[in-house]
Amino acid sequence: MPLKMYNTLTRKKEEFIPLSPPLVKMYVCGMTVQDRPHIGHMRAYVVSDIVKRWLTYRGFRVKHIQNVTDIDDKVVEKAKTLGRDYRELAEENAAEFMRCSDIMGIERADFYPRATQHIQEIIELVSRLVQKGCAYSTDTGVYFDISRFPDYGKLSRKRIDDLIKGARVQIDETKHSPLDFALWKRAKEGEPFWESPWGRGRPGWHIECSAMSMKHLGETIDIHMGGEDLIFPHHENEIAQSEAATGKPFARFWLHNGLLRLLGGKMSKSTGEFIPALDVLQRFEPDAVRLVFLSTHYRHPMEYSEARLEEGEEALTRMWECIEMLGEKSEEEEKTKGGYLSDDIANFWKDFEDAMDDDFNTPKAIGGIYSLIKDVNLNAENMDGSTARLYRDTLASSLKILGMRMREKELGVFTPRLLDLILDVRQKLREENKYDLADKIRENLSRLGITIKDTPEGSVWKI
RNA sequence: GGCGGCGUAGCCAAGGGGUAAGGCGGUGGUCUGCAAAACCACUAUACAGCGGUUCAAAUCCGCUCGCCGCCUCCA
Repeated sequence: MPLKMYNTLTRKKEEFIPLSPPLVKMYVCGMTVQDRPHIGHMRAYVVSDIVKRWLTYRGFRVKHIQNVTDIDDKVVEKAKTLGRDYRELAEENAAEFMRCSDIMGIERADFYPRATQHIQEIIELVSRLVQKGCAYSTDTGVYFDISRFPDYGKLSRKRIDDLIKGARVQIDETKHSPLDFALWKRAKEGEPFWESPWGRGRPGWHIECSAMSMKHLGETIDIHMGGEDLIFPHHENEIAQSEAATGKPFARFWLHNGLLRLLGGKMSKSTGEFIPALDVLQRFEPDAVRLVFLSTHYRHPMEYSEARLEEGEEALTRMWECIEMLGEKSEEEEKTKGGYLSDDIANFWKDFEDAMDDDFNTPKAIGGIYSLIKDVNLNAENMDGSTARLYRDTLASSLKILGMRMREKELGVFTPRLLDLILDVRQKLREENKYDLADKIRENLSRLGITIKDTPEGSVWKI
């Protein structure tokens, strides 16, 4: 089964073949850092992480560039409101983003270009558009002339007439069409600026992505990703300005993730209704957050729910415990020639790969993992060591492909011998029917992160 | 108003012409001093509603209702 992905440009699932295999050039629309990263951003970047990991699994070599838009209207505005230097604000939020991204186990991009470090490239691109007659300069800035790009609207499937009719944009009198968008904005008093052929100013919102994508990946790339709220106008405008400048396709596959909703509405920086990613990641196991994200198809909208995050933690624990159980079993001596179930594993991989190849169907792939766990538990009794090892490796690598890690056990102040000692004493208490004390010990250890399980074979501790 | 998407059990969620994956919860059970965990079994005659096409529809078509996104900054 070929690898297929849904391309917003064609509104179809298409077989993915990069321009120059095995290289895949992937540009992920990063954050505009006027505010803290919220949990919705994390969903987007977990999605891009999955795409990258799967492509890598399939033998491609992914060159991944993710921008940081550290200068634009919003950054300037926010810095002004806070009375802070915009650079300081931008770097602070960018740093928090990187921190969250690392906590989520999102693989780092090859490079995170910043708009402020590509002013020269941006100016060159704008000049190119002006020279080609696709852009014009006015008192307020330089604008892209959409009438010079007949394909305008091809990504968002919008008709120019409809856009003009429904326009809620305040009209800048100097623009030829209300839909023309800024490539370069003249600086007002007190605003940050760079020198340019059109006077002191700063880049418009969309141009930095075109300039940085072209600089780091070339004029035509394989995959361009982002949230579905970016389809219009951001990505539409990127296409217009890039293709008008180069005459070549800007990106071959456009992938967009569904948004994370809060109370039925969109989570966004503009409404102020958002949950900072760091808060969530400090309260919930990051891999559980990832598991919950991956339990809904990436193109579907998803409701933020703490109940689901809790469920996710439990589900993840169950996966971990199954793998740990298999790990212990695989150490055992081979006493029986228990069922060697390689067919099961082969079928599991086939289903897993088919699901992932079909537009990254992670919910289906995860469903397969749960089924395999059920199978394992059903057959655990009469499984020999090598079979257990096979299942363990299968489960562990499937989780790894999805970007989830194994549980790290931290004993903290305890040592195994100390815990054994405590359990010994507690066992004495139990034998003397001093259950209140024994229960107290169990309860207190639980608060310290040590779980005691009283099984027929005796008590065991777990972290 | 224009364009697009979605509506599957109490909840979450795959599937998307051939007879409903999976998870959570719930119920019953195994185990247990109790508990927790884990495990086992059961848990949708049915896919928003109404029509149509078909031997066959949750899946295709039409209409209706509801929700959401974009059209303004946003992952």
